[in-house]
Amino acid sequence: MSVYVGNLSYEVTPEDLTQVFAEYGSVKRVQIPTDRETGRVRGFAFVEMSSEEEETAAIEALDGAEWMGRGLKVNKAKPKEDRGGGGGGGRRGRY
DNA sequence: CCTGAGCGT
Repeated sequence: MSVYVGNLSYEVTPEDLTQVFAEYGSVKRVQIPTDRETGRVRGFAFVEMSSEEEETAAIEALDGAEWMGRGLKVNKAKPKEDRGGGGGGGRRGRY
């Protein structure tokens, strides 16, 4: 379960996202990936909560809302591909 | 690596 958050400010921190999302549920983790080529943030983040209903509540409450002078974008994130399968404990779905 | 699309080690 993960939530996609876009159109963020480049000055935003995971702590700020946690404080905002904590208003609608228990934030389990906040992830802000950076570009592997430059290392700068792309302006989006991922938020994981304890329950999917909490994520939905946060999405309905924060999507389209103005935050830090930016139009906040919140949606259901696409299932991330398991990249940890490369070394050990990975996709043992061997043919 | 300094910017504006939107989905990640």
